Amino acid sequence: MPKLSERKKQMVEKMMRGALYQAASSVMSEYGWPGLTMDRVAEEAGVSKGTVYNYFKDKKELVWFVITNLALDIEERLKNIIESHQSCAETVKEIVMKELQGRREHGHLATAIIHAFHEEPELRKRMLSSDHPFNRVDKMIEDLFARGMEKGEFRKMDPKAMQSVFSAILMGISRRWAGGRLDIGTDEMSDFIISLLNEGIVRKDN
Amino acid sequence: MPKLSERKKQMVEKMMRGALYQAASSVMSEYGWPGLTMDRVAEEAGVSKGTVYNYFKDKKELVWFVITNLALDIEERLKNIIESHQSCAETVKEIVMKELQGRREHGHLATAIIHAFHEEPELRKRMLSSDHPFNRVDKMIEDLFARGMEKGEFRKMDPKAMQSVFSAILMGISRRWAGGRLDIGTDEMSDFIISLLNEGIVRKDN
Amino acid sequence: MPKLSERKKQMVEKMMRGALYQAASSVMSEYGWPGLTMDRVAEEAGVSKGTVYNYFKDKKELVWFVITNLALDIEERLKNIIESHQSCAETVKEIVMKELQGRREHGHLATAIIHAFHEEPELRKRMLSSDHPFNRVDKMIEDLFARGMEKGEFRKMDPKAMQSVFSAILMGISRRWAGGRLDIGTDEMSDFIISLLNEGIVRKDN
Amino acid sequence: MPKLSERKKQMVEKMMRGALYQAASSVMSEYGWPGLTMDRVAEEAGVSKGTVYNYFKDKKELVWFVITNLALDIEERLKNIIESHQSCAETVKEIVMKELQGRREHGHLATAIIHAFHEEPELRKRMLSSDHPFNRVDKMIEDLFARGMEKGEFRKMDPKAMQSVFSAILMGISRRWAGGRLDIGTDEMSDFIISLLNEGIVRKDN
DNA sequence: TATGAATGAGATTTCATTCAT
DNA sequence: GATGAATGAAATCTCATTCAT
Repeated sequence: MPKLSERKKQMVEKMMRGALYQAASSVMSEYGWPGLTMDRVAEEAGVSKGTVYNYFKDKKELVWFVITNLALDIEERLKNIIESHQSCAETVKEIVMKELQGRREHGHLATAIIHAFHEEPELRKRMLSSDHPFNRVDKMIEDLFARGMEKGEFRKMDPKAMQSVFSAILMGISRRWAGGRLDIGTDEMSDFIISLLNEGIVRKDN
Repeated sequence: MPKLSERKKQMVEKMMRGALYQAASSVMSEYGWPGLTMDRVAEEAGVSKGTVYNYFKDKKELVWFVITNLALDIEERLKNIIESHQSCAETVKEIVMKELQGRREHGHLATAIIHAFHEEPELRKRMLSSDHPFNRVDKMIEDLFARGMEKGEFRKMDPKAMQSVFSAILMGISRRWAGGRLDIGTDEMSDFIISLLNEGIVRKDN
Repeated sequence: MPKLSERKKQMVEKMMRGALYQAASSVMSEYGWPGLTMDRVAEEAGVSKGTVYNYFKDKKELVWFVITNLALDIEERLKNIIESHQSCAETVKEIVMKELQGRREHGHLATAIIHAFHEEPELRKRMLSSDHPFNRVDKMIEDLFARGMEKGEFRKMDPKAMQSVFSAILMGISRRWAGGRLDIGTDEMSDFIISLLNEGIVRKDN
Repeated sequence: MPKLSERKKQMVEKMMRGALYQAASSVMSEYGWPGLTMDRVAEEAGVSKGTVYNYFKDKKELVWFVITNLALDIEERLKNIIESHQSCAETVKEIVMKELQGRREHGHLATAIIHAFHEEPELRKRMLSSDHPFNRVDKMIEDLFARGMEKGEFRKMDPKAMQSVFSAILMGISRRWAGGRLDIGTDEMSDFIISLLNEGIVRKDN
């Protein structure tokens, strides 16, 4: 029965790629993007360098997998937040709080990924394909704003522009924390961003 | 008259450093931060590798010079804008328009510099010193918001937080353009950001 | 049985380091200390440059290994000589003969090592640690003289001073041979040194 | 009258070479042999690098000049000592004291020169030519021992062998001092060497 | 003749990738 | 499939030497 062994093989493969994802993330967090060497990943994962190459054709493949997985994590978190709220305004509020919190904790990782992305033209090109998780994350946020407008919670505007600005804020603040250039607390910053968005994008009835 | 030759020498030195700055910027724009090799800079500038080392002690020095010069350019632009307006709100408006425009043109460079900054601990340390042009730029924006509050143009808030968010927006949008992930025009984006800020931070009298 | 493969690996490692030691010695003999480049060592050993770095972290490590091995060789020879004699005077005699012979054959190497030692502050520091083979060699000779004094074979003197002079003679003569500046035979030179140690140079009238 | 300007030119040349000798010695003392760069010599001498090349064809020429001059200094010192004594034994005694003293003070310089000499095969070859000051120094010492034998002050032996050993001792002890491996004082060491030469090390019972 | 900017060969070191076992 | 030793391209930096001014 070849199917069983086939399934088993696939499972092993999946687990191995997962383990290597963990290892690569960990190395990136600790050493940053330029410190992400195949040796370190292999050692962190407890396998040999050759093994890494058995599961990933080259370094780019590995990095791509890491980026994608990270985006999937974010996508998952977002989905949960979105599904558990009725009000779009409330949803945005919670995204700000949770994401700022989460990214502050993994600041270096996010930064490292940005580096990777900007560094490798090939990665950049692949990222532009519309069904990448990163793009889906962007789309989810865009849709959230669009929905808010339809429901009358937000005033009319270009949802794509709004999403870009929103993401820029989250990313920029995270990076400032990671770089030690900002000593405002997470809560204060959340409150501030939310108040900015509220009084800026919420329609005022009177 | 030794002064003449002395001045001449200094001019030559200045021109050479300027040329190397141009070359390094150009290489960074094209190849990104990790593609910034001394060989490429030398070739782009049309001199030999050794010559680069005659003007910059090592790679860090060169990168530092590039970063600083870029920041000086920005500082200069900002100062001009600030000095030519009475209203803080108007000033902010023009900063958004001009900076988005300017950074859009040098998008890759800005991104590359961010990488350099996050990558080299030594650069990071030097950058945190408060009188670096980059910090002065931040300070100028922070002061602008503070002044706006005093004058009653803006509502009360933490000017430091506001500056962080403002800079994050400009930087993030520039990066999206540079990465080809945003196809909204400069004018539209300016307008959107300004409207967001206006209705968000401007005090409403009634 | 993992031990087998482990042992095999260690053997391979040992052999490779041995081969690189041979190669480095050979290069040093031919080109002197500053001619000891990693490229030459790799080529002489018939491996690639990268391989050398797989076995020695950097050049200093390699040089250190070479120095230490040479010193171990000398230590071994000395120990054998010392153990096989009763009389200290006889021991000294044989050391002179054997060492002059041995060093004459590896003259350039010894010289090159002296250079390495004087040139690299780090090597110097490590060498001053008291349990390095080179220091043990010095100590063995010092002890030999001290023992000779206790037994009444030698007259009283500072054994450390005596060892320094003794080593200086052996080293200096080797260097002269290596430099082609001395055309006296090994046997004659041995005899002369021994007679000098025995009687001094001043004629005693009686 | 071309002769005058000719003489003047030669004087300038001589002074310049002398100044460069001083500069090179000074640099060698401070930085050791591998630190002897043309830049440092030029700066120490207060002239430009190009000027150094106007007086010395290349680095080897400069080093050769330095070595030769140093040997001339030693030759001068030796000649003075030899001429001012009747007894050969006394002369040897004073040479030991003076040379140990002098070399201890310029220990690093002597060491550096040894490096230079062993490093450059060409220098080595030129040094073997019999009328080099270094060889004349050796010859003077050899003659001193030969004369001592004729006069009956020293017992019969090969004067060349004796000179080799004598020089080896002086050089070896200097090097040990320079390397920080010997903490016996100059006077004690002089006394010890002289007593060794006088009587040897073996105890004579009678 | 003096200068010193420019040169480029050459040294050390890193690390992605291959391949024999 | 796993291993990890071997590889060599590529990067940074030094410094003897040349040559236009």
